[in-house]
Amino acid sequence: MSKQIKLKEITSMEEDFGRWFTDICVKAKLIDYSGIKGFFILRPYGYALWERIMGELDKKFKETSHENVSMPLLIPESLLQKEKDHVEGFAPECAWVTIGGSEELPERLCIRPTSETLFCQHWANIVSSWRDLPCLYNQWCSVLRWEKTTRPFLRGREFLWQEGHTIHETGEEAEEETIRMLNIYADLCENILAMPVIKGRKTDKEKFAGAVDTYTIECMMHDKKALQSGTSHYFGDGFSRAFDVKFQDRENKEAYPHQTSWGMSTRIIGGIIMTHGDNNGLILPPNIAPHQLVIVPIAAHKGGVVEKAAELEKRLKKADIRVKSDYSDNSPGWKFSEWEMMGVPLRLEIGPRDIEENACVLARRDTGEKIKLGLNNLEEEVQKVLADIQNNLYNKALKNRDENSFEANSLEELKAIIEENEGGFVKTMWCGDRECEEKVKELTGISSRCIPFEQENLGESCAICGKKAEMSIIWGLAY
RNA sequence: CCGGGUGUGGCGCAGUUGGUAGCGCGCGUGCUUUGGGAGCACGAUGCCGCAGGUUCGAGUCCUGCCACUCGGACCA
Repeated sequence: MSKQIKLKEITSMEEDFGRWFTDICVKAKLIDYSGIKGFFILRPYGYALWERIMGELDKKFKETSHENVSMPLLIPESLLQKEKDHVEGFAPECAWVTIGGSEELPERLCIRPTSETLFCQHWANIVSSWRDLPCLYNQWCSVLRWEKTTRPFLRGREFLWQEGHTIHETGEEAEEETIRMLNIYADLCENILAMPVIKGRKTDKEKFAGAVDTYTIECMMHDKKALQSGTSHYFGDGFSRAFDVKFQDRENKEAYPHQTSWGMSTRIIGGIIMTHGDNNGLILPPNIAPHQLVIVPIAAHKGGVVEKAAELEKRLKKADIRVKSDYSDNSPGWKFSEWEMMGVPLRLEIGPRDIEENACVLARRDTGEKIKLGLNNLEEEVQKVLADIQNNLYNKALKNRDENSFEANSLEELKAIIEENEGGFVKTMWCGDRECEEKVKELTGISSRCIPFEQENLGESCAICGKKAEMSIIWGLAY
């Protein structure tokens, strides 16, 4: 039908991807800047998005028997230092509280960058028997990491997340838990956020400080860079030993529980933006959109329009569609652009002409297509279109990933592909040596994303050193 | 942390050799409009990022700092 106007307020992603991203964050009213570097304000629309993600995850956590708790904000330095790798990993980006009231504190307190240490300390107090296990805990909170470079959603000094922490009788049980939670993240990404994921294990170089194994889901963004969208860690009994968490097992012997932790943060919102957004703004998959459909009344002053709009709103809400009506006195064109910028999947226009025909106009955010629609089966039709948008967004993202996924048999080839394509995923065989990984990083600037669960045999030798290959691995530029 | 860019009404910007802070949009009120960012009229809004310094006088010159932004390094 009519042409889409170009919104000058948003820098095009071809011109400058970074600016395009921050423009959307601001123009879609997701965030505002606070006065302190790296601290962002989540505005109602941004928070609504996070609330929906929380709702989806929290439901799944509870279905799998997890309980929510709340841990302190502050960690005494001595507690943080009990696990060597962990403190080395986090110390460089800790912020410290040194004064309480007007008194200098006897020991400085770290503002939590993550809460493994607090959970361990607590468990040491309350766990004594195998009957106390497993402990399946989660907390929704914010954490603080003093990052040097900050960007909305992708890297804040303070960010909202959930951190799950569990302890189990056996390593097998803990490993199962680690994978179970990774799968919950993957399901959220694929089914709700329409983001295809690659599941895999991090290399020793890339894994979490103090973990035995770190598992990850990796998504590809519009600019062909990878975003680690959720992680799940298996700790073995290392933390338990360091923090003296012990229990008496079924044979009446002293044992150390095996531990996991897993997290997903508001960073995933950055992922949604960079997976689905376009040059007119945000595009939200219907399954996560705070408003799935916005009703824009046309010539609302004319008789019957407001009443009709209200009637349709009521009908659609009854059918469990999340509807927003815009009765503001902005012009229709202004509203169209505004809600497009905000990424609402569907717009319903209703005006005097439609009322005469017992119809309305539906406009899709993903394709720009306008559909004239009779009102009789409105609810069903809207459901159908929403489902189609959800599918379309997933398929588009998958296509982008497939078109930018490659295989390489040598370091030169790997480098050439990444340079020529300006990003993407490249799969190679790998011997498993850290040296090879570091060599790739040094020579090409790219890092390993993961050792995918879905292993492939692309040859017998490591693409970097030529020695015998042990596994396939995926490389890429990362956020 | 290194390098580039930017800070002036809410937003985008202009501001000459230093001499009374301006424009557009938005905002408020009223009327007319309404199917892709509507029109007219009247009106309100400024620690010129912050702190020092030079000067009779600083948005403008000097020093330091802060924030935003892009790229790089670093990063679980």
